[in-house]
Amino acid sequence: MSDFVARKGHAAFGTRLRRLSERLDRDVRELYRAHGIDFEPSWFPVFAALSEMGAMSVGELAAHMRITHAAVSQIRGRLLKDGLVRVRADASDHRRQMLQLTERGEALVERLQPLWRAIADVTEAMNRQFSPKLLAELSAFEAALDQRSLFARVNEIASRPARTSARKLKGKSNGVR
Amino acid sequence: MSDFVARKGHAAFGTRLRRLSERLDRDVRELYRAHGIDFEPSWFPVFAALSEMGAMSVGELAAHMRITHAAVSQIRGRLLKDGLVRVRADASDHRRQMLQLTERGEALVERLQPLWRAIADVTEAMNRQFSPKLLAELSAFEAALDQRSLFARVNEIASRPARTSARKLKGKSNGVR
DNA sequence: TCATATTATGTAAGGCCTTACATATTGACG
DNA sequence: CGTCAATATGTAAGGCCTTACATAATATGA
Repeated sequence: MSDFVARKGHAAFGTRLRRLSERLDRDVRELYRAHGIDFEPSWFPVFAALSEMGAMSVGELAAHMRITHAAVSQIRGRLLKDGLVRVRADASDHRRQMLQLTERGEALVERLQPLWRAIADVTEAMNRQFSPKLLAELSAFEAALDQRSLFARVNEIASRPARTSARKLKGKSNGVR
Repeated sequence: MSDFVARKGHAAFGTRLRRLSERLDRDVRELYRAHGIDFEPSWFPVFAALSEMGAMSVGELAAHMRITHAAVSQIRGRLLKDGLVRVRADASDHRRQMLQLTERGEALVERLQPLWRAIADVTEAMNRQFSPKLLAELSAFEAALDQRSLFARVNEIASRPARTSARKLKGKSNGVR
């Protein structure tokens, strides 16, 4: 059975990226489980950021990770429930709460460290051997989208132009996210 | 605000891929909307396959797309509800139903064709200019994982070996998916 | 200092998948 | 030919995000 998505090439580029990212997430989750560690792949950037950069608000985490505050807020809820992070009131702004790892959270980081290192080492070795430019080109592609979104680029050449307000188009063409 | 995930490099490779795939899906969904077409990004491979290769069962679609039958089954439910595909009994195997595009489904493909072409053209142009090896290296990376999974590779070097049954490890190391 | 815009967050709903489980057929073979 | 493993699918639950909406607190400016 040939790989239809791969055969579609550039037309299914996004589908392709999603498929690989989910495959990696799956194996990483399986690694945590195999090592008896209760941890989800999506928590990694949160733990790494809090561990390396100290206490931070939901919004700051979202900005560092380049995902929405909603996603971070959901992870926060789960980590609070599990007692892995704790909130500290921000005296200067009562809308925010600084998140920081608890003792248990810090201990978990220590336990995860070797596994994270192993995953990074394997990924680096694989990329070096099979796809030496992948990571750099991923950055280049993202940077290009920062300059001009896919939406804007496609609309420029699509036969039937979008019927969207100028305001919306403008935001789409160079939003900073 | 620097990009923490990008800075993490190989350690956050999967997160990086997911982020880009969702960004692309988002813009593509927005393009459909802007062109007044009620269509979801995940339907693309299904429509393309049924349109190019004719009627197919849920399992066959899943195999071609390299995702689980569960995912295809969910898309099927939605497309049936929307009257975009129809089922035809498979006389030789009553467990299966062949899926095929309805008139409306075919008409939708015709309407989508130019947009799909534009998206593919833009993606190809961007890749040519900013990331000429990306697609090929993505294939190479996937092929490497087919030979030996990330799970197996990491377990080989991880300090505390996984406490998993041999049967499971074997499946993980070279499952064909 | 008060009304208003902006900012920080939480949360519901839904898109995109997966795993796990349940059911209905088929197919293999003793 | 009846029993049992294998196969094809549907579906619930849940992980990973997003958009849209609601609320509370802060910043702004007349």
